[in-house]
This record gives sequence, C-alpha cells and structure tokens, in this order.
Amino acid sequence: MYYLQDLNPVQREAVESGEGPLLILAGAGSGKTRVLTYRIAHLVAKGINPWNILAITFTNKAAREMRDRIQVLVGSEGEGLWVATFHSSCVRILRREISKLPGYSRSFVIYDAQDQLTLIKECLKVLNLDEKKFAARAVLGVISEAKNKLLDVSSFAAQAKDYFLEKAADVYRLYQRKLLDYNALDFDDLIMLTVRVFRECPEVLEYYQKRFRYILVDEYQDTNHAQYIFINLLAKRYRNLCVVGDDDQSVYGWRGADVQNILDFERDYPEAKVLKLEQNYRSTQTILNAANEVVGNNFNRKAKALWTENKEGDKIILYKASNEHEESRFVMEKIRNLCDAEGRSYSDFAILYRTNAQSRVLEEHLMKEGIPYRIYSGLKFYERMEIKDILAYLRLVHNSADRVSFARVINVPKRGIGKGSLDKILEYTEEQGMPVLEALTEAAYIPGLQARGVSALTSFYEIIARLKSRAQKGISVTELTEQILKETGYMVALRQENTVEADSRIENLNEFLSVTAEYDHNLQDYLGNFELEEGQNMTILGGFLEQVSLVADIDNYDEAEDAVKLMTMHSAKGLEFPVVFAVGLEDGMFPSSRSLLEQYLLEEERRLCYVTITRAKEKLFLSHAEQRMVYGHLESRLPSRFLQEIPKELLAEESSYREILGRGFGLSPTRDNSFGNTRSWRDKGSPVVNSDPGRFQVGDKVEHPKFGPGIVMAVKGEGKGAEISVVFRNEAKKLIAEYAKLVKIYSE
DNA sequence: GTGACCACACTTTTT
DNA sequence: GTGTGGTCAC
Repeated sequence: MYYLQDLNPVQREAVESGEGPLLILAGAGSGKTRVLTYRIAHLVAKGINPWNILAITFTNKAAREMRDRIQVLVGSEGEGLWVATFHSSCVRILRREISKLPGYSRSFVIYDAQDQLTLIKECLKVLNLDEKKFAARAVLGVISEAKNKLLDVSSFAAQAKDYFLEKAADVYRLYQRKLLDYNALDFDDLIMLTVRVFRECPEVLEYYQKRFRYILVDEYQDTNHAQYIFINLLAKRYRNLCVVGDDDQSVYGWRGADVQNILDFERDYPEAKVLKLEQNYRSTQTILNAANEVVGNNFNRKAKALWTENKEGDKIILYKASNEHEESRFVMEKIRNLCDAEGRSYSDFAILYRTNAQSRVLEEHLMKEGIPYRIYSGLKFYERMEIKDILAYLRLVHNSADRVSFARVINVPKRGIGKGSLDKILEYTEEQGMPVLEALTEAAYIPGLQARGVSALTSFYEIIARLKSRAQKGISVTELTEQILKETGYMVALRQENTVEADSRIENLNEFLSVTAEYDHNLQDYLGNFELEEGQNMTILGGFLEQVSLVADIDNYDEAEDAVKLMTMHSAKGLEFPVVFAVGLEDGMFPSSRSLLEQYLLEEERRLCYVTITRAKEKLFLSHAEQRMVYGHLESRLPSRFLQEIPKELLAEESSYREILGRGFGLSPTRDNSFGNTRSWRDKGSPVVNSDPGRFQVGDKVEHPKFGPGIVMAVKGEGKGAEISVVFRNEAKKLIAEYAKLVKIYSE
C-alpha cells in the first residue's frame, strides 16, 4: 500500500486498524482529513465494498473534499460510497422511507430558518400569544432545542415546567401540524424524523445497519444528541464506528452540539481503541504554543499535547488600535506590506472576526484600498429577497400545499392581494383542508373576496398550474425559472423600478440562473447519486430545491481565488491560511458579553480562540480596539482576556499610540496602556464592597439586587450621573450610577 | 390595498 | 446604524 508511506505511525495505525470502534482524537492541523480519507481508501483496498461505507461530515464542503480525495486514491472503485453531511444523509433516507410515518410524504420540501420563523409567527398569531412576551426567535430556539434532543411534542409538553415552556409546547404542537400540512420539514426534523423512522420501523433500521457496515464520522465533537443517536443506532449492529474529533474544537454548543458525545465515546464503546493525533503539520512552533497555552486554561477537556517539527516562526503581532477604523487600517497596511516585501498574494490572507457585523468596517477599508476580498458570511446569497422569492415560486410549483411560499409570493409582484385577502384565502384553505394553491380554483367561493381579487387569484393559479405541468413534463430548472420570472411579471416589475438596488437584484437572479444551469448540467450525476428507484417520486425540480436548501455559503469557498478572505471564526473552522488576522479581540466582543457570566460558555469561547489561532500557518496578527462603535454608540473596550493567556515571549506588541505619540503618555482611558493589565475572575483579588457608586470601571464584576451578577461593559460620563452599561445574566441594562443599587464585587 | 413613516430590536456563532 | 414590522393616511 504505497500511500501508507505518507503517514506517521499513529496516523498509520488509525488507517490500518480494522474492525471495531475507534476514537481518533485529532488536534488542529494533525492531518485528520488525510487519516479519514486514507482509512476509507484502505478499507476499499482491503476488499470492503464501498457500498457498505458511510462517511459523515458537517459541511458539504468537507464532504466534497473527502469525496475528491478518495477518488484520487481509489479511482472508480469508490462507486457506491456514501460521503455526505448529516442533513443530506437523512434527506436521502427520508426520501425513501418517510412515508412509513403516518401522514408524511416523500415529496417534502425543506424549510430554512426564515421559513421557520414565518411559520412560528403564524402559530403565535393563531394561538393568540403576544409576540412581545413570546418572541418568535426564542420560541423557535426552544423548539429547535427540543428537536435536537429528540423530544416530540408530547414529551416536551410533559416536561414543560413554566408558563413560557407550556405555551411553547402549544406552539410546537401547532408548528409540527402545520409543517405536516404544508408537506415541509425543517432542518431539525431531518435528523429527528430519521431517528423516528429507525425506531418505529425496525426493518428499515436493519436495512441501513446492514448496508452501512463501516461508519466514519468527522467532527464528532460537534454532534448533537439527535445526531448522536442517529449514528449510534446505525452502528449498533457491527460496531465498526470510527469517529474523529477534537474536544478542544467544540464550538457549536449553542446549537445543541454536546462535547460529551466525544468525551463519552469510551463509555459507549468500552472495547474502543483510542488514538491521539498530536503532531501538528500546519503551524509554526510559536503559533502552536500560543494556542496550547490558551486552551490549557479550560478545565473540561481531554489532556493533549500538540507538538510540531515546524520552525519557530515569527512572533505573533499584537496590535492595539484606538478604534475599529484604525484597526482596519492596520490590517490593510500589513496586507500591503506583506504583499510588497514577501511577495505574498491576496489569497494568503484571512481576516477572522467574532460577529458578522464586524465585517462592514473591514469591507469599507478593503474597498477603499482596492484590495480584492471575499466575504464568506453575512447576508447569504440564498437569503436575499429576490432569491427567496424565486425559490418560493419554484417551491410552490413543486408543492402546492406550501403555504409559507404561497404567502410570500402571492402579492409579489403586486397583484392587489393584500393582507386581508391573504388571510381569507388561508382561512378558507384551512377549513377545506386542501392545498393552498388548489383553493384558488374556488376563489369565487371564498367569502369576502372582491371580484377584482378573484380574477387576480384565478390568473395567478393559471400561471402556476401552467408552469407546473411543464415542470412535470420535465423542462429544465433553468427554463422553468426563466418562465417564472417572465410570466409572473417579476422581472418586468424589477426592471421598472429602475434603481441601483433593483439592478443588483437582477444581477443576483442572473447568478441564480447560472446555479440552475449548473444543476441542469450535472443532473445526471446528481440523480445517479440519489439511487432513484422506480416509483420514487423525485422530480428534477425537487432535486434542485433540495440541493439549494442544504448549501451553506462556506461551501462555495474557493481557496485559490486571489482575494483576501473574510469570515467569522466559526466559519473558519476546518480551514487554514498562511496569514491570519484575528480582529476585535476585546472582552464583550470575543469572548462575547453573553459568555462572560458562565464558565462553560466562556470555555466554548476559549475553544473558539484556540480554533482561530490554529488557523494560521505562518503569521498571526491579533488586534483589539480601545474604542468601538457598538449599536451606534461609542464604547470603551478592554483587550480580550484570552490575549493575556498567551505568554508574552510569543508576542510582539504594536500600538498606534506608541507609534504616533511615543511611550509614556498613559493615554488609555481606563488604565495604563501596557497590555495585559486586565484580570480574569479566576484571579484572587479580594471582593470589594462598593463604597463609592461613582467609581465603576469597565470590566468590574457587579451585583444588582434584581438582575443578579453582571459585568460593567461601558461607562459614560463621570461621578453620580455616570451611565453604566451592565450585562446581566439575561439582559443588558444601562443604569445611572447614583440610583442603581449596584454592588461592586471585584475591582481592579 | 398601498406606501410612507416611525419605533424598536438587534448581534453571536449555522447545518 | 440597520432592517423589520406595525400603524396610519390616502
């Protein structure tokens, strides 16, 4: 096996180790993808039928990459291998099996976050719940959490222990019923219902257990409970489960990922072999040391010692900017310098930030400087209004019961069907229990509709019905899309607007047409992948809709493109760059203000910091600003506590003040400007009972009789009248020093 | 039914 | 500061 020579001894053992459960703890940059792909190739080389192998990833990008790499190793012998994300695997299974669950149909559509929210709001309205008290987002969050834990409506309701949760259970019940009515599944359903099929239909489970004799899971630390059960049900029969992950890179706890899954693997599979990949091939000694030091401050982790044979490399540059603009300016300057001095290309650079909102200022500066860039987060292509509109049309053509899509487009472009008429149609549909589109054929009987409305609705129906019959005859998605844009008047309406904005929308729609064209082009491959069986009602259009509903922006990541890459720290996970700028490293930003109050949240942020640092291969720049505009208010900020967890000898400091004004000015508004003066709560520091209410500082930990413990995030003004912004456990408040019954617990 | 205007959340992170 | 959603006048 020639390829085994590419591996170090542990990697090799991981690849060669045969049957039985295997846990691979793979530190950042330790060649985990290589191990996974080689392991699959090795299984195939040993004569295992690829058809019996399932490899699961989290992103399409990771799946594609893995498929490509395996292809190189085994060539066409890989035929039949499943390499897919959790979600797309489950969709595939459900497309075959979901009709075994009462009421569900195989032709379901998939609702994204926006659709979910729309539907939740619809439910809140029906249930007469005040949207002030029951924020749609919060309710959706609770429901999603329940689904991730595989709680169905009745078990969720049974354990609802307060008023909010009781009402949320009502929403959950209605929400599920509506999804069923509209023939739609949300993201969480994909996993939950697959598990349900497995549990309720032993013969289905058995089929897949036998088929997937060898299972590999990437990023196992990011699995949530539902995904965990899904995998473990499948692996139960043969126990050939190989999971790869790094508990230090678990950064999706907030969306239900449970690090415990990887930490408990040895408990679940006592016979498991455990291997640790600890040699890092990516980063310099300096970068790796910094990352190790930071993450070493976490308590709940498996001991690991990442090392490298790479050279020591440059010191990490730490930059203190006066504000976010100056910080951006610094980044631009460094990019220019490194391009000139070291002949680097733009594609060598990545700028990473905690929140999407931070990209705006950076983008402005990049534009001004004429530096090519690409943003991999923020408003996503598929979330743009015009794209959502055209998708809604396509979905309605595909599924005449999809009320969310119907409601979205019935009056786009304007057809004189306002909110009142829409409500009447929906009400009528509800009563008649028919697909919403079909109800339009009876528009004349819908009570309360004007004749004008009736004719508008009838002609709308005719357009969609016509398009539908053409779709059934098998015209391409591109043709269908073009016809929708034309026949619904959507394009004409946009052109008539004649604004810059409308032009960009048209441009996006053209971009969308190239997506459909690509799909049409690849149709053969794609359907091949789906292993269609006779009678399986998988239309061309359905395949397209499914594909677009499962893509994320990062999936379109192009490593080679000659542009600076901007993305959130989360999106950067799994990627690497020669030069990394991590910006906005300030307490309250990163770690986020919400994480400051709970140890476990802070630890997740620290892991995110570890992930961020280990993205860099050669050079790492860390920056923070002393003042920053937040929600339109200027706020003073302190350097991130993570910065002081990096040993000073690994750092070289640069500061705008020093450059401009020289040393010794002590200009920092809150403390002297030597870095590292902040204190984390874990430090001793005697509790101080506040005696002078005027003396609050950013970073103080305080206690409020009503709101509980909190952190001072900003102080505006001085003395008794000072306005103090404090983040409490559940809320952020602005308080006036004189009146707020704040007690200072820790002080500097 | 439509469009203009105002108030007010909102900022984590995404398959 | 921005985007959304609600209200009101036409």
